[in-house]
Amino acid sequence: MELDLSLGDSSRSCVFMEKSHEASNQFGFGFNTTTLSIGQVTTKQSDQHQHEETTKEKHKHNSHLEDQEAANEYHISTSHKADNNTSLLQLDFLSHTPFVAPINALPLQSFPWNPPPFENAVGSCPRGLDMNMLPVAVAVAVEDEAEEVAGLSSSSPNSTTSSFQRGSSSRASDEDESGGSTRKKLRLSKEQSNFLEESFKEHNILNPKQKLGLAKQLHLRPRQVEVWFQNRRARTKLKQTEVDCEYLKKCCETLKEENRRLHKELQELRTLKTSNTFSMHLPATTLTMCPSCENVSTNSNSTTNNEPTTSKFQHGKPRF
DNA sequence: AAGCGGCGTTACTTTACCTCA
DNA sequence: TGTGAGGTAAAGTAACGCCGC
Repeated sequence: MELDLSLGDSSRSCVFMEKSHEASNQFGFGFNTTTLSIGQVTTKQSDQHQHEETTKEKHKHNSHLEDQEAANEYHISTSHKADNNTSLLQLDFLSHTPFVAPINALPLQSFPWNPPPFENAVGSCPRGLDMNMLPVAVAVAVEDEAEEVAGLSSSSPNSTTSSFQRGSSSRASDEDESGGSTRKKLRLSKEQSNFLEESFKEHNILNPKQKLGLAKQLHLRPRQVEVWFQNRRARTKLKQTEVDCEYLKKCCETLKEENRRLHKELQELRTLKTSNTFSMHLPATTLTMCPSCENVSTNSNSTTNNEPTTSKFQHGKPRF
């Protein structure tokens, strides 16, 4: 298994060959994937809708029409990825979320939880509608109607915000009686989050059709799905950076230790070399030769004790 | 020019922890 | 001493606005 680490551009990823495996085990990363890099996803979206709208706001307010159109075309598939999306990996760094059924095990046309009837949704929200629980077409219709009542222009950049002020999560709306002008952030349900998570594993960038299809299935607005994927990509990138940083730190420590070890080894080799060099320059008089067999031997005392052999001649007593 | 993704930021929610009556 | 309420910091995340491609 190779550990492919990259910071951003996967085309320039560096591969830690031999040590990566043991490193990942040694450092307890515990990845189940074969690569760590987040691929630089190239998306051309050849099948992208040619929207006639000229602004995002117009796009938002026509989203319900696109929802209808996409409903017949969108399918979530586990057998093949989106056409032009290339992804080196699907890493789930947020593994704290419990695993749910694979996406292909879920019904395609209906989200696996029953959205309450419209009346119930209204009834559960004293101050407004739970946008999570409303069918998208109804939600958008209510949104538009409310904006008309409120006198908001359709091109208002706060149109999305205003809808969320009305359509906060049930938990928040139950408690919020103040009706302040600040935006209200809805909380996606566990089921919605899990479903989006599974979709993200399939393709971390959506084309418009996929976006609309997901939005319809989850009873969210396309903009919400889009934002969720943007945030999810950001989280993935952040986690990846943290993991990379941690791994590089470990690598740095390992290399430092290796460097220290090599320095020590080098020092020992130098010492040894100095010692050998010295013995190579021993005076010839320290060598003894057996006259009969002509075997040459050195003086054992001088070699074993590293004692300068010249001292043996200080007494003027050659060994012969 | 429009659309979209990345990025930084804001606003809000949730959770854990602490203090105090 | 145990407990519940209230405050607060930190973490998580939905949403926004800007910019570049």
